[in-house]
Amino acid sequence: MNSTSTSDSVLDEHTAAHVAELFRAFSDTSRVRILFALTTQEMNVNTLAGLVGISESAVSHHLRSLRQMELVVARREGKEVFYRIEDEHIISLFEEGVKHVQHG
Amino acid sequence: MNSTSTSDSVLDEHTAAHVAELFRAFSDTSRVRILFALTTQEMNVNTLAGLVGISESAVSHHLRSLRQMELVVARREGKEVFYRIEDEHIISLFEEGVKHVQHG
DNA sequence: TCAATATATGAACATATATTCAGGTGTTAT
DNA sequence: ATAACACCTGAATATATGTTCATATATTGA
Repeated sequence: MNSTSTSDSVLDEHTAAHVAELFRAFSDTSRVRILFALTTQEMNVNTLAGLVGISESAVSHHLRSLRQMELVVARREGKEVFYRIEDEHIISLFEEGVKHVQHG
Repeated sequence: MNSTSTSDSVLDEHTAAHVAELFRAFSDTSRVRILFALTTQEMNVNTLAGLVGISESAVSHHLRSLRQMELVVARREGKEVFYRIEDEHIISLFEEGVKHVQHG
């Protein structure tokens, strides 16, 4: 018997697709900047647009997909909508990537 | 003075682009399956193609981009070329993503 | 040298994705 | 009710990306 059978090396396509989808959320420059901002504190759309330097519409599109993946949570306060990252595990996963680039 | 100034919330575009690029390497189903296989052991192109279920050409294209990002390292042994992931930090970053999907 | 095997590459194509634009929804104040 | 503000949405477009196909390169054995 081998200590490492080939089946141990295979990740089923369904799981792999979900893993890819998760990382894809972090695979765009604007989204990285949005998420980085949200790791520090809750923010509304207008502030994020200002910080990242893209239109509120573009930010809103990104936040929608992040919401659909349940990576961010929205909270309305009057006219404004504040977004935050709820899952600490997601925050640390994301921050690991940032750290690796900032070297490491 | 505020304990959290807005500039703390901004990741410069250049760094963000690199972070995005890193995560983009993990953002495709086939690449996820290739990388998962390589986290368990060194493998050649033909074996990877068999495990992942795509052509050797497609695998080779993926490996090229992973090589260019220095996420995998190639080692030739006769006709075959074996690939592996050298950076333990990359392995753990990737595995964190897999774990998150497999829940948690 | 020639054939066989393993991998790499470039071009082409089809699909996915980010952004913009125009307009729509929801909330507050007058 | 209306205006102003904050955000959302769908369509359109431009660009990026994954795979295939044909062909090229590299290594080995006959």
